[in-house]
Amino acid sequence: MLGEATPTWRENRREAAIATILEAAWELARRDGVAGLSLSEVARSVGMKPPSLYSYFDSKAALYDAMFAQGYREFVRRDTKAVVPGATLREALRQGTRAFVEFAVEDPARHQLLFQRTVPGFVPSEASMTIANEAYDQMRTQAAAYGITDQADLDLVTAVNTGLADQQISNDPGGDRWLRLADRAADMLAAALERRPTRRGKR
Amino acid sequence: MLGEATPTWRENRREAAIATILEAAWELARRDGVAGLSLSEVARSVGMKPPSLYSYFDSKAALYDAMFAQGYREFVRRDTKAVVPGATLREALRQGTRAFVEFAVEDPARHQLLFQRTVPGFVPSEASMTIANEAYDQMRTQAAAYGITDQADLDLVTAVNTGLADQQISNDPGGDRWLRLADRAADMLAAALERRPTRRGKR
DNA sequence: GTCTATATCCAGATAGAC
DNA sequence: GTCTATCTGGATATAGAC
Repeated sequence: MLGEATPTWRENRREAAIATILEAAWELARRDGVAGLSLSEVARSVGMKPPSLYSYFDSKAALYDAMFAQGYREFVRRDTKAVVPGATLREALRQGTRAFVEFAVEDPARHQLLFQRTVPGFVPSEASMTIANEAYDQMRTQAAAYGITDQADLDLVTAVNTGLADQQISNDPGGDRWLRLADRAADMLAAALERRPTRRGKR
Repeated sequence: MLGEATPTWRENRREAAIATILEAAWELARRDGVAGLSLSEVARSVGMKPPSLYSYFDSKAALYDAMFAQGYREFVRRDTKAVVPGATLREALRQGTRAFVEFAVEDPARHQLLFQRTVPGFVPSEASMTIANEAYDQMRTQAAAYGITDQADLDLVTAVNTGLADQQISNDPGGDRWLRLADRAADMLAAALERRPTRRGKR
């Protein structure tokens, strides 16, 4: 009874090991680029021999997938708190845009894995895509609270957000050249969205 | 006299071979991802043995660099014709934005190599960066013709353009979900830039 | 779960004959 | 410029002992 509901000591150990491995994988991804990640090096960096990793991840793809899922869980967690309750549309957009760009700047490798399709053979599993979709649904729900329901409106917002993030990471790594445009970009979006008041029926 | 000014037969052959190799490299990059490109496979796909490639490119980095330079030359060529003379700011932004996203959609691998920093070890040479800067200068000159000279204004434009392109490539490859937002995004930019009339002195 | 040993494969790159 | 042969080094992954 007790061993089933609460995690056993052994399960805890295992989770801790997985967390350690993932942390090491992120560190190497940040150093060498996501696409340059090597299973063997991850293993060595946590003091394991490469074959031992296979007790935790069945393949390199599985490791990528775990990183993807972990990244999106963190993103959801963060995004939940990004927009303070009672904010106007303009404020909400400012907060959301800034949060998104900051999340990207904080870990460009993560941004690359989650939001760009750049790792050669990697396709997220269905389970991981469920988490990613959760993140998107969350944003859609937030937008709906402001009467923003058109797909095109949402797409415009995501385009501006990723544009700021990508430019910041690609062309001014470590700086804030695009990050500091976040508020202005958000205001621009707000103006564009307010010009199109709430309409229903047009998906 | 004649052999120096005009390319010799031998030089022409060499240029043709290089062009063939580059074309093969692009094709494989489109298939496997830019980061997944293999020198050996490029060689084999043009009917050469891998070592023979080294008569044309000193290293894998050199091949990437040649692709990068070629891509930017094509971009400059294209961008020159994107905006028709006499266009208003709004029209110019529409044309420029659309051209940029179409260029990206046309060859996502190229977009990735030129505009995202995603290939593990690759850093463009100075010579190639000169070409890339030429592309940027060209855009800046075009913008200046409309009184747009603030760095922040230009950065806002590039952010929106790359945002549309990146989202299109990453989340709707082969479709037009973001491409069709180009005009609206451009109008949004135009409104934002017109709200800030020409000012001098603020870099 | 961890190891050693190994299988398999491929990469980028160089030496040197033709 | 092209080839064969080779160096060197790394990767992912599996088998099987402990």
